[in-house]
Amino acid sequence: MIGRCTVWYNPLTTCMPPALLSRDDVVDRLMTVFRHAGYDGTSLSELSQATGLGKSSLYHYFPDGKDDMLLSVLERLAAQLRASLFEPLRGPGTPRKRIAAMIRTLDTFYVHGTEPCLLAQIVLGSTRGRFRAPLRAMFAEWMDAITCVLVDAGVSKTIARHRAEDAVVRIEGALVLAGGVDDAQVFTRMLKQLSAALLE
Amino acid sequence: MIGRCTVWYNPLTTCMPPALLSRDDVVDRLMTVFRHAGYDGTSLSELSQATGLGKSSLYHYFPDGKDDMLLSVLERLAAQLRASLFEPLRGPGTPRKRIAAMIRTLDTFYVHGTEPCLLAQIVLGSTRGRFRAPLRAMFAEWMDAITCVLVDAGVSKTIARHRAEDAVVRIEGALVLAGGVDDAQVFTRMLKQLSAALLE
DNA sequence: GGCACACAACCGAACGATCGGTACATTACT
DNA sequence: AGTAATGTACCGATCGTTCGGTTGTGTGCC
Repeated sequence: MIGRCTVWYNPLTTCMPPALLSRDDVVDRLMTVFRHAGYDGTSLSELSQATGLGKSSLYHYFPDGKDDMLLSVLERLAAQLRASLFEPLRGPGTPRKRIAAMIRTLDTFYVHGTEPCLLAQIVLGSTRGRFRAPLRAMFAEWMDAITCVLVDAGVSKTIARHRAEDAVVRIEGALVLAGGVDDAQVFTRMLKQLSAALLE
Repeated sequence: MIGRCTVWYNPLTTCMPPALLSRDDVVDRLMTVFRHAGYDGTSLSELSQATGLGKSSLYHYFPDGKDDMLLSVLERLAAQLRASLFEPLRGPGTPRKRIAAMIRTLDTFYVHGTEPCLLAQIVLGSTRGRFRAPLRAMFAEWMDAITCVLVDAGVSKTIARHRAEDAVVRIEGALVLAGGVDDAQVFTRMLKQLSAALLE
């Protein structure tokens, strides 16, 4: 457990009532900061404030510093996506229902298009090279899962792969444009037509 | 004119043969840096090196500092897009040819999907709020131009607007995904089917 | 033409602040 | 007692910014 359960816990930096933070909780908080500001726009002070942990504590759990923190965040994101998005896409249920589930998950994950995508955040930014591998893996796994559900729906593998790519393209693009014109409905509109676009 | 035409011009920092740099040239160089690293990932030292101007000289032309520089870059980008993308979309020629021209322009502008989009770069990043207005305007103008050409092609205004939004979504998304999986063909594939998707 | 002056263009050096990161002693828990 | 967790104090580097000054060019006056 990270964080001591005492009333005077970290009185200077914490912005929350005393609580026990699991490592995953800490990584989640790091994730929200990175998600909004990217790697370059995030400072250790902000990460310290967001987690309620001092800098030395952060370095205790992430010995390799900021890179280590973002890498842990990406690992956790991969696990989250796998559990809530990729596996349900392959899992039981009719293809139509599985796709509907993905769309619901995306809607909550990106809070109806108001929250940015961490993946896109890292793809851009000056550190892309250092995190290329996990990014690539996540995008690939995502497209593979969509391909799978489309094949189950009777779509040929080639076309399925093509449509999966187009789906991810639209999701990422809609998030960018929604942020650019300050209109989250760009995202929700896209989600609404996504199922039809995939299954034709 | 910026830059004196002498052999010993800026011998320490310049990375180019002596030349006269117009203000637009300087802004162009700033643009390429911002485009690749975003606002947060770009330092004044890099901007200084990229332009061949000392840091203090940059403040001579952009008195309000880094924000001023990015704002000038966005203004220039708006002018460039207007001249090479938006106006041709409205201008003479059949709708089909105008769309083909846009696709060619996009292909060169993003160098077949290998170069990132400055707009997306600013939409993400911690400074989005400060540059919201010009971003919004550029995206809106872009979608308006596409809407215009589709209306000229006989598409109803409502559907045209919808398809224009979808086109920008795909372009931005394809750039993100192309960077994410390190495969520029994601972008070129999308470009290839864009004309058909717009005109159906 | 020669000269003084204003001003744009540009520079090196330095500013205070903050960056990411470290050393080490202390505290808390087992 | 021993180890994990944390706070304090610091490091050198770099951040964005400002300062003071130099160089070159054009302008008006004699």
